[in-house]
Amino acid sequence: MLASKTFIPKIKDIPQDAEIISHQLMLRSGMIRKVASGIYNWLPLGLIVLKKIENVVREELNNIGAQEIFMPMVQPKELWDESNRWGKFGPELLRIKDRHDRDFCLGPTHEEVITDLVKNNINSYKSLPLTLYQIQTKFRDEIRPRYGVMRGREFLMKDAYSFHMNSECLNQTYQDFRSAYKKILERLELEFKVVKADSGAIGGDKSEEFHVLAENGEDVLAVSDSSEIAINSELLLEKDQDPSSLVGQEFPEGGKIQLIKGIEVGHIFQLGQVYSESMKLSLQDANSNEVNPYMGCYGIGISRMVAASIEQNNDEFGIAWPKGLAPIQINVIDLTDNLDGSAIKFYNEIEKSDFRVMLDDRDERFGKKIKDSELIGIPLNIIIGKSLKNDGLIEVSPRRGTKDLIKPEELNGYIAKFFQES
RNA sequence: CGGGGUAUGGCGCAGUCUGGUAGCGCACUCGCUUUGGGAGCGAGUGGUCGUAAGUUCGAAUCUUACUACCCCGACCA
Repeated sequence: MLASKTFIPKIKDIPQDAEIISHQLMLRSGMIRKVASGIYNWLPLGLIVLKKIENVVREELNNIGAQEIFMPMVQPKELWDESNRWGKFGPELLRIKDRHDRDFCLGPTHEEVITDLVKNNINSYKSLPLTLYQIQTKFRDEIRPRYGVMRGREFLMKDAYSFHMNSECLNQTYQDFRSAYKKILERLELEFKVVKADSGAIGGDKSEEFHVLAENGEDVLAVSDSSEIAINSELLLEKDQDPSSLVGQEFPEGGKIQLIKGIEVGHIFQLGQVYSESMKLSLQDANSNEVNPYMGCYGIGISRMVAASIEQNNDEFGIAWPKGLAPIQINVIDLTDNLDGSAIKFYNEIEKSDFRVMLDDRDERFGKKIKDSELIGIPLNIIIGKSLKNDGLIEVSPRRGTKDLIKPEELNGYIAKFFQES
């Protein structure tokens, strides 16, 4: 990609509307633009990151045998009547009418649609267990959208649903998801905690949340030095009790309670038979007994994860992406006015690799080019300028780390090594 | 929904108290000079001051209503 042609509108001043660092940086680096409260355009840079996360999630879910589908965003009221949630859901369920005055809603989640899908198309227990997922835009008319895409009304979510003939089988798949989620978060280089949680409005028995640790997190987690597991402080608190009152108390699994803040990016539930019962999904088992299948549901906030990653990876200069997640990995900064075509030559050479590379061919000075690069968080800058002209050397300048001068023929080796180290 | 705040060119702001017909920085366009850490000089483009009504000879400024957006709380990936 050429910097002069790519749509990356940057903002120098801190946008007045943005409170937290990830929101500010996503606006400033040209990743997103607001359309309405909690509703955003994703521009090229933001979209690349979104897609990268999406693909990591997709790979790990495919690895545990989940199959990808795509369900509609607009859902008919009838399905929500079956599960009795049309009345239960509050105003965050955005209701709309079609031209025939029939009721629909914008899907905030898809238990109804998928249960209906499975009910109509699975006829035998021999087809279970079955796990389906989608990566799709959700709409929840949040009481108060905030922090940019961290809590948008429209957001990208991976939601998966599993169906089983018994709770043991459900538990097995639940554990598969649990480890898949850990792998996903590790691959995305996020520092996180698995957290015991309240299963909330979606309903069901057992649930755990995955929290990315960040100062600006909206959730307060109780942790202990002697346990891997954290607990959402909500679970430990009486009504109107302040979380800080928990500090120093006994942690349920030993040790003393400490508090940290987290951003909930994933949630896995064992729903049990709630939806299969209400929506009358049933199959005969091997003994000809009618059984309402056990269900699990598993969400990951893809768009929220973009913001969460930035919360963990930024400094005074801008975003400092992990090498794998950076929308642009290598930036070739041309300071030669392209007099000899050398920058384009290096750029073309790198472009043959799997790394996403940009050539900053704009008619700008070094200062602006490097500041922009630092703002959008490109891990590696390759500077073609006076060192090449004078000494035949090119400068490699990592976003974090020390600069170096290398010979042109060493470049490919340097890049390979640079991106191997984590 | 309760509490707090904001709305003036693309962005950040001043002007509002004390009414007199809109300004600054950045960005953008053109020219010349610059050229390794957000360049300098000069010349320009761009705003019916969130919307509507009212007061007044005259409203960005005063009054009323409305709308949008942000922050704190309850909801959630």
